[in-house]
Amino acid sequence: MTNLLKDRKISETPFRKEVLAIFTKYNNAIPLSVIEKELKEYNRITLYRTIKIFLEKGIIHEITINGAVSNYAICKEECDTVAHHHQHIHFKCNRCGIIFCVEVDKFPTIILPKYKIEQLEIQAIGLCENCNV
Amino acid sequence: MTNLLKDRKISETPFRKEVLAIFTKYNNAIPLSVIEKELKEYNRITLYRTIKIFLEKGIIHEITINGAVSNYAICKEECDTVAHHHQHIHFKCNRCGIIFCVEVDKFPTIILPKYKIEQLEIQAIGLCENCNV
DNA sequence: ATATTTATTGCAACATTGTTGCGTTTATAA
DNA sequence: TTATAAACGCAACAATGTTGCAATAAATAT
Repeated sequence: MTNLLKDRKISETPFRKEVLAIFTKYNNAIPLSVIEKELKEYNRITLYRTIKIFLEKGIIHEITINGAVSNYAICKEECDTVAHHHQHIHFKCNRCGIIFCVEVDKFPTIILPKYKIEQLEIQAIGLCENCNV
Repeated sequence: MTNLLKDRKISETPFRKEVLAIFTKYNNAIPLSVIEKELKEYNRITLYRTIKIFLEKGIIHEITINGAVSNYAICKEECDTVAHHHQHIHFKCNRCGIIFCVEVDKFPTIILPKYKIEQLEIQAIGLCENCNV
């Protein structure tokens, strides 16, 4: 793992390193409540600010499905300060509730005459690998 | 316009009729703040409860893009108490900020081996008809 | 049409989620 | 090692959403 914090030119603090470690530990998107439980020393405000700067710097991305609580996941693609460039879909399992970022062979293209599409976000809801038995 | 309230077997009250009229007046999705301004007599709690029951009964659907404030729009397709069945995409304009439900010729299909997809929600962000000049 | 039942409304109070100013502490760069 | 800039954490606030309950209005049965 390269140093995401130094790469994005933000200070490397123990708190940020710990949050980052929690993200890398999980293979799926997680809500703030999970981070809270994993943190040794939890501070609500610092966590909000950490999430905010991670989003701005393209370290993580936010996933909100059906207005439920937001989940966050590490950006595996080359995201930066300017924009996110994801080519995966967000999958929410109806049974276990976990949200996954899933790579897809051919990411669909949508053409809307007269509109200009700059970004596409695809959310699928159903049963994940583990629950689809 | 058929009587959505009686169809879904919920009481027809002045408040609900007014909220419904506001939804039909707009051709795009709207946030609570817009409904608030349009209502003659606004009550926060009643509005929350109205939105909640409209969602449950498949009268409206919720759209949340990038974790921003939720918008709501009338369900034009045959949605019911059990599930929503939309075949349109949700488009958010980066310039005017309006969220539209846009019909699309061929709604994409996504195949994820091992996963079972029950619902697909597609969100596009860019420039709408009016702003794409 | 009216009485009875059932659902909705709106208030107060509370719960959750997110933000801001500011003094203190820590990380980075000179 | 010191100076500078950034992050932290507290208090206080702001916004958003929920619940119990009594009053009221709508739907149903008479």
